[in-house]
Amino acid sequence: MSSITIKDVAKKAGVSPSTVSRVITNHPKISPATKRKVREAMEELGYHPNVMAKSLVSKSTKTIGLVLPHSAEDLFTNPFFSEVLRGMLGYANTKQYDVLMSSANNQAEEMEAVTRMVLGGRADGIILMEPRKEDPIVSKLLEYQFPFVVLGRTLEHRGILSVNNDNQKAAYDVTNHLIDQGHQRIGFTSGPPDLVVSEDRLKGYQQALVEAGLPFSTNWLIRGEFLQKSGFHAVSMVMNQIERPTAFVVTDDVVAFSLMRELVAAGFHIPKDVSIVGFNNILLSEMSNPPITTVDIGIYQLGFSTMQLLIQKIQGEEINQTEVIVPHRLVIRESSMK
Amino acid sequence: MSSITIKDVAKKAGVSPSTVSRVITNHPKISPATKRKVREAMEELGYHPNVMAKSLVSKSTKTIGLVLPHSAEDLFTNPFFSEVLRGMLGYANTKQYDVLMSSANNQAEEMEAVTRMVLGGRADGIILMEPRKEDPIVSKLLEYQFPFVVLGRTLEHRGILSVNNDNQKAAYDVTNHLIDQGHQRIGFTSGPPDLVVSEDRLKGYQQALVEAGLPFSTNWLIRGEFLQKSGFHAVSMVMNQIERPTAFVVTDDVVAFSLMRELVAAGFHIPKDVSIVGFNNILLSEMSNPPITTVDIGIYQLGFSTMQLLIQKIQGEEINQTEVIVPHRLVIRESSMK
DNA sequence: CTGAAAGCGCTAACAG
DNA sequence: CTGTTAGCGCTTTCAG
Repeated sequence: MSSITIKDVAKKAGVSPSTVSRVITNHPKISPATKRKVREAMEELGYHPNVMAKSLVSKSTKTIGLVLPHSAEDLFTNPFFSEVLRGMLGYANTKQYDVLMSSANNQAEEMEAVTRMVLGGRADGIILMEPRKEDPIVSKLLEYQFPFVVLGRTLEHRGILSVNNDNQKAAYDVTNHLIDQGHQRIGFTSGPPDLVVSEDRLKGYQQALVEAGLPFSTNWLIRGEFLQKSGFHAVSMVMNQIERPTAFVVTDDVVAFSLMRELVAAGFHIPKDVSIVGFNNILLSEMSNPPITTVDIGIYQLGFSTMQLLIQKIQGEEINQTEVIVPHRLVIRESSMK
Repeated sequence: MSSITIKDVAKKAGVSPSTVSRVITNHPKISPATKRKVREAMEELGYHPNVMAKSLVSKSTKTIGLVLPHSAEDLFTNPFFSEVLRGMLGYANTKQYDVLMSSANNQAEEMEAVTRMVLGGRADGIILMEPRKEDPIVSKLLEYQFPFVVLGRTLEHRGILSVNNDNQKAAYDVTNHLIDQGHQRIGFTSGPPDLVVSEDRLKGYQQALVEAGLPFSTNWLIRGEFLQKSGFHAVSMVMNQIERPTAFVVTDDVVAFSLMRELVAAGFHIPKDVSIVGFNNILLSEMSNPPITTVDIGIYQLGFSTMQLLIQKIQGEEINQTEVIVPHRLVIRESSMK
């Protein structure tokens, strides 16, 4: 790995190392003549600055750390992740930032990874995905006063930078869509209970029911994990009731798809017997049969905005909005149209 | 960002900086007593080594660069990517390596990203995904003698490290499965033409036909991109022939899913009228209706092995196999069972 | 406008 | 076993 340093260039160009450095950093007061000379020397020698050395002195790495939740397996199987990552990289690329990912197997490793990035000076800022309700990493980052943005929402800390959907409103909207279709008994399939997003969506759903004067029953709740594990069981428990739901709000398209399958297997027709609405608008929801009504939460935009907010923060730009809300949009398809 | 350096620790522990360094690197000849003292000092001060400084002198970054093809959009929409990434991170994590991703919008940026990682000393090794048939990046990396592993296969260079499936055999196997089912006219839906994998699978498919004495016709070929863009048109062109295929080998589950949809929309029943087999065994293929017969190519394993091979190479371990082949496995489902 | 010198935080001989 | 010294490659005062 060629180790052409700034010194080599200096020698070749007949100037001092500091002058070469000035050329690199585009220092204003440098004569065009030497600038050219140095540039030529760099070109000929195939010089490339050593990023580590530069970072060491400048304290800036041009790198964003991405902290994946330690139970990342779920995350990865969901197309949500790819798409949000694509959004992040999309923006980072425009600002010449790279993204450093480190995975962990448990909470301790996760914390260690963060510490390495922060105290180790490996990243200029950090993106936290899907923080838990009371995430120790958030506290730590605040303590260190390290730039970070949360993708999602945390509860306790006010004023931290975050990018999110209005999940409560989104759930409210989609539930109202079902109500508009004449449904009176609407079930709900939840996501992981320790995530704030799950709670927000549940609230929105309940709010819509309350406002419409419709009943809410825990008998119509299906826990997402339960459905994934033992679909048949989960579905039959809910659907064998006399007062069973005629529609479901499902907090994730992948889960909605599973639920639909189970319902069909149990002899229900979608949407004639049961309507389904999901969240995320992934490819699957569009391609499934019937196509699934869903809330498009702007996944790419979510990633893009998160990166943007973080880089703005790092570069000391003024931030007029600590909490960015990416708009959602109802995508109505067959699964909810009787 | 607390800047507790090795010096601070040294002072606190009443030793010299080098001794602290020795404790960190677990130098053998160090007395248990001072070791303990230093450890305590580190603990109390909350010391964490500066990764940049360490890298600068040790020439090792504990980072693997992941170069995404500049047309990464396709890649990201395919669950393949997440899963392979998960495999990579899975192994990297066990060896305390992080993964640095940089995206690019065009070939020039792509090359620049690589250069930055290599000459800039940002990574110890590089993983190349889906290299083109004659990828200039491969040449460059070879020129620099920089450790890298190709996920997939390149044509020209012999002896470079790579992890791959036996795609030809896989296509051969799955085609034979269709032949065993009695199909005489078997169509093929291809992937991006400039990827080696596409070519390999086409070859395997043709080989199976030839060996079985079955006809091969370009009239039964559908180009994947074409299908994605104008599905109806693509399908009707092939299916309006009198001698139309009764089965299709499709080089990707996502595409297989689309094809199936189009066929159904055109009035064909799967698998009664037309059988479908795909590649990758993603969630979609299992959940679709009917479930799609597919080749499980061990995506996670692909990512895992790639990372493993690269890290072995970097750490100077002996490599007994420059070309790792991850086994594939036929997963037979309804879409190919009349 | 440019050079010399100091130092970022760490490791690695070389002496003790 | 441990301290001293000299850099890794770069930026950045401080003098010219």
